[in-house]
Amino acid sequence: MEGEAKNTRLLAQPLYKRAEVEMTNRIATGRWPAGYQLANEFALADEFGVSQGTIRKALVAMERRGLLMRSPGRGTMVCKTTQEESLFAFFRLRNESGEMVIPTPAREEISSGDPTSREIEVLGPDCRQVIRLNRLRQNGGTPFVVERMSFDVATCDGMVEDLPLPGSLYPYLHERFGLMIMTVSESITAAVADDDLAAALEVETGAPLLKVVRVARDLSDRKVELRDSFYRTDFASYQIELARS
Amino acid sequence: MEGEAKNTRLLAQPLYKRAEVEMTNRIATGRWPAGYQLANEFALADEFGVSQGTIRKALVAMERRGLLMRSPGRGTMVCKTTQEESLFAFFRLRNESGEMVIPTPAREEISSGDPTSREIEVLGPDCRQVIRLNRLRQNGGTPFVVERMSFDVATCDGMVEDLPLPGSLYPYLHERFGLMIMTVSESITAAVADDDLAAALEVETGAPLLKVVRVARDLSDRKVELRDSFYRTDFASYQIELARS
DNA sequence: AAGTGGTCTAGACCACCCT
DNA sequence: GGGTGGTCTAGACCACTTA
Repeated sequence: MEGEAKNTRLLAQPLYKRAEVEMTNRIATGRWPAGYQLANEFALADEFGVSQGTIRKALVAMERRGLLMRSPGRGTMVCKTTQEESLFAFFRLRNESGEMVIPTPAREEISSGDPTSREIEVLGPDCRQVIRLNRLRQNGGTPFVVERMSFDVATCDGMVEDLPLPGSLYPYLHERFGLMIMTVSESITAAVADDDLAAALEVETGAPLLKVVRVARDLSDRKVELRDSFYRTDFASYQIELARS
Repeated sequence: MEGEAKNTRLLAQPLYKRAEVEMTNRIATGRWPAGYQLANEFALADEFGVSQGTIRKALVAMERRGLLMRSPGRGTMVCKTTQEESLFAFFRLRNESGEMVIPTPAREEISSGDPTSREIEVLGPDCRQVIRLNRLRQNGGTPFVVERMSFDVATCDGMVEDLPLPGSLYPYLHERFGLMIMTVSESITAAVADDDLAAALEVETGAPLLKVVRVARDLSDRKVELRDSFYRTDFASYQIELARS
């Protein structure tokens, strides 16, 4: 810790940040799979050559990010993202009582092709070919949302052969391609149903729909998914909590 | 710190939490106004009878909540919520480039009356009378959003005489009534413009609008505002970032 | 030059969980 | 009873800001 730390401390991230990045990578790469029980704070501190207080600062930050679960007596574990939790991690639609609306997959089509200029803008100029996934989901037998997703074929080559894809896509992306979705940006507008959407969602042409454009980013903040979703909002709404600042 | 702490520690909040609550109150009551320079960590620790590390934990948490600004050499200050910042703290509408859309007030009407059952449901059963504020805001001369707000007259008695109200309502609520809005819950659906909305927003009847129902809560988590907003989304959209978990 | 917060360490006691 | 994280303390060095 002596000279080495002093030299690098000026140039690089603080020690707790470096520990956080390294431990995050171990989760992302599967070396620490979901449910994995971490060594205790002193052992980790020893491994990283820092003190227990420093490693704790990294662990607490990762707990706040939702990557770890900590509790006295039991220790620290990697969050087990069940299928359900993961499906709904970014799913903001709730009914009037605030209960989650469960969308079950109904139809899906997958194809690949040349990227549009919009897809290149999001997925990056290196994108040579895209995979497009179209899905219809329903709730209790009623069509609910049409989703149109685009991925760079370079990041998830082989997806077209994996049909039918699982209902929750993000755990699949993680296990199959090592893509761990960490943040999504959503842009919400009001739209009217065109003939295609009206037919799929079983509403009248011109009916109001919620249009949600999503850009999803992975652990290294690379944009990996572009998704347009069209929701009926006659029995559910997009709900969000905003805190000051 | 000796016996006293040992006795209370089992019954009450941790010391850093109690310090955080007390300091938050000082900000809410105006004893520590915006821009106020706090004493340094050792002085605060002394005042609260805890160590510097404990007071720091409270300060860092408050910084994360957006109440304080800290920087080495300069010290810790209460965030100065400028008119602009505060107006936009919960304002999620952005144009295609991600730039804030500035809504300027155009028309406003205020009235009071008996609460509806919906208003009672949100503002609480003790609500005897409500103040209703209707506003039209525009962007660059184009009507942009209709806002219909309800408050319990008990929490902001006298608002009806304060016309014209300032463009950013939340700093006004803080200074005038000590109401500090900390969190808002928003529920977003697609709607179509009825004749009234169409006339106000200068769109055709039946045009798609974003309907945002907001419930705003103060520092003590009391629901103090119910607001229905109807946005045109032809030149802006509701944008939000979601992080994992 | 003096003072601040940012980082890091070391060590203590506690409540909680498991066996 | 042994081990874990939660809390709290005390003290150190650093970079940064301000004067």
